[in-house]
Amino acid sequence: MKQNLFVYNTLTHKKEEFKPLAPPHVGMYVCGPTVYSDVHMGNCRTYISFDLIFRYLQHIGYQVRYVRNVTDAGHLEGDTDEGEDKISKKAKLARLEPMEIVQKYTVGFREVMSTFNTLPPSIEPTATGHIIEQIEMVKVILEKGYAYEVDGSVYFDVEKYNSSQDYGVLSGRNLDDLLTNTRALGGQQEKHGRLDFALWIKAKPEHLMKWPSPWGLGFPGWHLECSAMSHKYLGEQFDIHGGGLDLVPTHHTNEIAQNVACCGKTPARYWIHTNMLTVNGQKMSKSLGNSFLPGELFSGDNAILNKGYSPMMARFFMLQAHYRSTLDFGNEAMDASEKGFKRLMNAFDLLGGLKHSNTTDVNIQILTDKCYAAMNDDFNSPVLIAELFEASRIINSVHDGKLKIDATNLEMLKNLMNTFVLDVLGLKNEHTENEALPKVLDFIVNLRNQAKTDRDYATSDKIRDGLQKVGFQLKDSKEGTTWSKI
RNA sequence: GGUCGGGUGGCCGAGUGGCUAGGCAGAGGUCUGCAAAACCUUUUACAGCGGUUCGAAUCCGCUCCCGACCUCCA
Repeated sequence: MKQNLFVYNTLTHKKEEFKPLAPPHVGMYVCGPTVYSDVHMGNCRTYISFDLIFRYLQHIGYQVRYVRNVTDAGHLEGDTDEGEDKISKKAKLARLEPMEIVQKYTVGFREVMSTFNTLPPSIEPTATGHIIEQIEMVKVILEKGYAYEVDGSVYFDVEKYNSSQDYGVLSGRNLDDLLTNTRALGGQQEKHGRLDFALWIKAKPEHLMKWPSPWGLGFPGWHLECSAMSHKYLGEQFDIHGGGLDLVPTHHTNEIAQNVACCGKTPARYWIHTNMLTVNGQKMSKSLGNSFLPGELFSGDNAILNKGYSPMMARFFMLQAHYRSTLDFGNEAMDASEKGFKRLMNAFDLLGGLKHSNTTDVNIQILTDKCYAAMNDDFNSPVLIAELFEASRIINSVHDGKLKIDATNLEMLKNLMNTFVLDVLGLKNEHTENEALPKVLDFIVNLRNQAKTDRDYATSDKIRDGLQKVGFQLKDSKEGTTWSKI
């Protein structure tokens, strides 16, 4: 299936038609988590956004190699030679092996992502598993003259690079502005230029994570792993590189510089950046203390939250905003979204029981075209969801006997809902883990219907109220009684 | 301070020159033993001030406010 997909490219600051280098193959690299602590909901938003992109690319027929790294080597806390490896620091405090911490949070991350129904990437390479590749890349950059060694550390020479390349191409900033506005930090005496960044860092004796290299014992710089691993698994140039918007000015800017210095090519042709999740208008971040964890969202066990919300509901909430817009978290907004989500999924449940007519009042082809148009316009999931609410309205009306649909259109409607709700948006119904439950409920509903037929409303209301209390809502209609989980 | 991005109805959130976004909430109605759900109808907008245009939420200018980045950050 071929679609004319347009994506917003940070590199060119405009929407462009997506044309892969080697169709039907697509290479996509997304900067993954640093596994020294739990991911919060803001982090999750990014990976859910890229899951939507991954799913849609696959749906329209691309074979995607989706690479998302796991940063387990730790990053410096500051751009100084006094910085400390975050993972090592925590390990020493907790008297744990660094890889023990890495394991704990990697497993936790994957569990959370699975709970949100994100598909696993094709490859999840780790930084510690690619030290050799990183060292090789440092060697090449040194050979090409874009780096220099000082006492066991290797730095990237930004000003030299900028003399022949545009260092600020991604962020839109020029070097003079950057030089003017960069604060003078302590401990930078080793660097030739204040914008220079480390490719390889000499390890102090107390460092736990360190590896031998041509420059002595040390560990890779902050940005190198992504350059080395995208290069290894996707080639010198690939289609999509993504990450959070906050990675643009430093991490991705430096990544491009490293790859260009090494290979002479801008690594990715399309740079996709997802916007931040905010709380009361401010970016969610650990340091501001306004972040909460997925588990806290599910349980409601956080001062910010009035109640808990299910994983699918949270996913739906996020997809109701476009990935390039900030999304403000609020209990009121979540409640509104939750009701909408239930409405959508209830309509989805009714789909299987719909009966077709010989005539049709609806044209599902037009609606289908609108859904594709929404997604083709830079993965516009909120507009897609608006169209799916139109589909829900049709489903409910057909169910109520207020609209007619013929067999062809009913088939298209089923296909539309399955495709976009399940495959593309990655939503799923959360009720009925137990297969026997629907049968039991149907049995009880039949008992109640008998009571209703007998005009024994005391009993029928008792059954309805009782089920309401344990979380199931009954809905009477001409077609019969249906139930849904509250 | 510098750079960039925003300010849409009660809340969230689409929309870049003319055509109802959508969800939730509110109002009225249909249906129903009652209720819920569903369906139908419907109120409240484009920060402010100018300008361009036959026509602007949408383009331009100024003002005010907010945020992001500049330091690890999805």
